[in-house]
Amino acid sequence: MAEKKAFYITTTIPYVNAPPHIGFALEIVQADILARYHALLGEEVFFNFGSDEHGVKIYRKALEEGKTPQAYVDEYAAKFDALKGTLNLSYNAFTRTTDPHHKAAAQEFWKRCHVAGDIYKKNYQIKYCVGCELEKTDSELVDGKCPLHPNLELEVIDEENYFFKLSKYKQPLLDLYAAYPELVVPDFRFNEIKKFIENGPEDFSISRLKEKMPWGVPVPGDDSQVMYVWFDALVNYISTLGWPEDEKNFEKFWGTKEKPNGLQMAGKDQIRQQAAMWQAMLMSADLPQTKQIVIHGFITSGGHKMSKSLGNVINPFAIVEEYGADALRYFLARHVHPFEDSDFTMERFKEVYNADLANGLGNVASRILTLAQTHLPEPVQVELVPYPEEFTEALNNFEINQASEYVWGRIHALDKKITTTEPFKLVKTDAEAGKKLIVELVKELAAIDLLLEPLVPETSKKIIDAIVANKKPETLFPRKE
RNA sequence: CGCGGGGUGGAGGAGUGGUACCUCGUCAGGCUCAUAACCUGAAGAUAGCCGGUUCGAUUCCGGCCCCCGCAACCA
Repeated sequence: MAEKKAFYITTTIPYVNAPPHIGFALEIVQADILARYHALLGEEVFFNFGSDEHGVKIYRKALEEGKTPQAYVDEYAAKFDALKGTLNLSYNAFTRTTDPHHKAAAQEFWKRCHVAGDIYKKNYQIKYCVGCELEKTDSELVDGKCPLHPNLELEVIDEENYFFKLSKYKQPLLDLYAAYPELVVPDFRFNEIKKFIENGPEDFSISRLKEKMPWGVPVPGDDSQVMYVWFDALVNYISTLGWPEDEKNFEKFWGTKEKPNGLQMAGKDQIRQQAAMWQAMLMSADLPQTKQIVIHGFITSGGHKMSKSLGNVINPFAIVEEYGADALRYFLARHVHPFEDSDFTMERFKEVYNADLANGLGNVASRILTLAQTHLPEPVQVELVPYPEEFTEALNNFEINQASEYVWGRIHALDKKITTTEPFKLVKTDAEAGKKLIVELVKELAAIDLLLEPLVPETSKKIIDAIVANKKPETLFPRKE
């Protein structure tokens, strides 16, 4: 028997200094839909999620709240892992960067980059605004001062840090981009990173002085430094597979140099880290590249980026509480563009919920199963039908909205079929023909249900259970006024 | 000339080198199996503006105007 095809997918791992918001939900739901889809195709799926738990911001926040950093990240990691239940996710690994195995993997990764000659120490100057208690880059400054505290002089702090030779990888990265024209999806994001690299990337700092900021993975061979959070966090994509010890699992899912197999989902603010830094790091450590990086857009609310100060932050937990996980999953799948920014308002959400879920899917299931329960003596034998090309093609291109649109097109067609063929009349005049027609309708509902499974797994299960029991289900999506 | 995204009927959104699609809303019919639901039809868009390529542009190219990200929280 041929071995199952291995499918690896990972999201970026969220930084745990704030509760999960709708943006995380988007990325993880997209990933979950793809993971479930590939599992249904019969592939062996490894789906990674996790939490990024080191760094100065977390360190300070923990101290502010009077907690140890570990207690602080434990609390937040649990909140993110709770998304699994809330959104009905199928990930099989939750990688915490404070996990001992992950830390050891990050250190091994560091050593390999070091052996490759890509890590060096140099003096690093940072400008520090005491008013903000933050480092400031030149691009943030206005007239050489912090725009928020123009009356304060910036402090210049000299620190010796380790650097990664990203500059060395300019040509190798450009070669990589040329060799793998589908490395980054969509194209316009790929162009963005190509241009960035063509302009000559600079080496970046990958460590911090421990004395100043102890909350990080210790740098191998130097007690005075800890890794900069980015370096350690990126390694999670492979530490989750048991790298470096479990070579077999690693190769199976992350692939080989000849045939990379890792699929990464990331937001548009992550292009540099994922498509440049991480790829260069993999080259340096002599490991296979990522096969593909899918960059999604942001969710805006009322036309603006969500922010606490604007008060337009959408809380995914509250939505699930009121409408259920599938309702949110559906919205994110169908009404959020897979690559571009999309707007999310509660008004819009409710409108879509009523139109597509209550009046659409929920109602049509109700219509058909009522007919079946009333007129058919026994459950319809449903058969598995292969996924139609229109659906698979969309999902293979990560166009989850198109795939969903296709499914809802079938739902509308089914409503139409009931109205035009009038089975409810036919059973009265010709019982046999009427029953035959109802069986047909149930079969089409079952076929649609199969397509619904990756998108709205809970609803899909309710419908198939109802078909098997030949019983009208409880109201799937009650109308909301 | 810092980088990138966008401007599609009243509203919100897809899509595309060749009759412009969907949802909501409006108007008029139909149906009764269904979650005051569903089906049909109608009104409503000179596709931001101006040029170019083309037999043909909403779609490709150039210019202009406007909106939104690119500091923090943060995908």
